[in-house]
Amino acid sequence: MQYIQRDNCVEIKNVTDFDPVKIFECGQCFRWNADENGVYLGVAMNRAAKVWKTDESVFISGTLEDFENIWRDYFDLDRDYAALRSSLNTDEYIKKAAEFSAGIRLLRQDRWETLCSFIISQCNNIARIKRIIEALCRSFGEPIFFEGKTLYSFPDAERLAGLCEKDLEPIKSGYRAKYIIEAANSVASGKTDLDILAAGSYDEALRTLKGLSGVGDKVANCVILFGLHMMDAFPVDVWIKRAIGANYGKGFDPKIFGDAAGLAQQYMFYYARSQGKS
DNA sequence: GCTCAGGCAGGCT
DNA sequence: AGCCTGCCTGAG
Repeated sequence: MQYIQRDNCVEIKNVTDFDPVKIFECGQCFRWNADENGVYLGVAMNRAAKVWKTDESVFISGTLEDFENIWRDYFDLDRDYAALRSSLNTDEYIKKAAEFSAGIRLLRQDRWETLCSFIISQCNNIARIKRIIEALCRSFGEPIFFEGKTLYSFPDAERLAGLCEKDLEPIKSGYRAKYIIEAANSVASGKTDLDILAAGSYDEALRTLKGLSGVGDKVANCVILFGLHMMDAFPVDVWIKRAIGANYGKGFDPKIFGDAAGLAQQYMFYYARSQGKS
């Protein structure tokens, strides 16, 4: 990978496995949206940015400093996804899913944002998940002025701690409101320390996260994979359940995918959903 | 009206 | 362990 400063953006050359559409639409994040030209605008890590791709390069708006301090890590640019992808060749289905989904990377997202977002995701469709999260940010986040628009950061746990369910009524998160507040209280007080969990073991993280109400196996594994960035987490939702049923059967164990199990899950999810939606 | 959408908790067997 | 039901809200 090489990168150079351009006008108001950084150009990344020679980057493999970076497809903005797949990265942002594979279900791991909720705050990036494409305009009519396929340019993605999003807010992450308290910053707004645009991301787009040409045949040659990937472009990320902003300064070289932001690229090196924020986006390089956020987009996990120092990991060789092409190598991981080609290691997923143990059966025909995962080979096909990996090939179809080439270009996905697992974002290194803010831990609290990931926990809160996936609590909201439960039993909800993606459009509504996004709507609720935007309303949450608009109501409680900090404004970010970007190219004439006002965007909002994701509110930190301290900001939401101490709220009551009524305070969250405007965002229409329904019965999830009490889960959001409980999680915010737990994180803000330090009772749940996501940084410590990230440095510890998968089992410890799973046990601790599931101790929060509104966090079960699926949400906890999403947080571990997308927020704590442990690649062996393997969230099982309805799509993955269907894919497993159709291709592996009852004794399925994600360990067959080795260290790249979490990436395999994203490939399967993206592939299964693209088949199912059409 | 009805069912379903990227689950979870609580209560049951 | 596994099965059931209710849960906020909105789209089809």
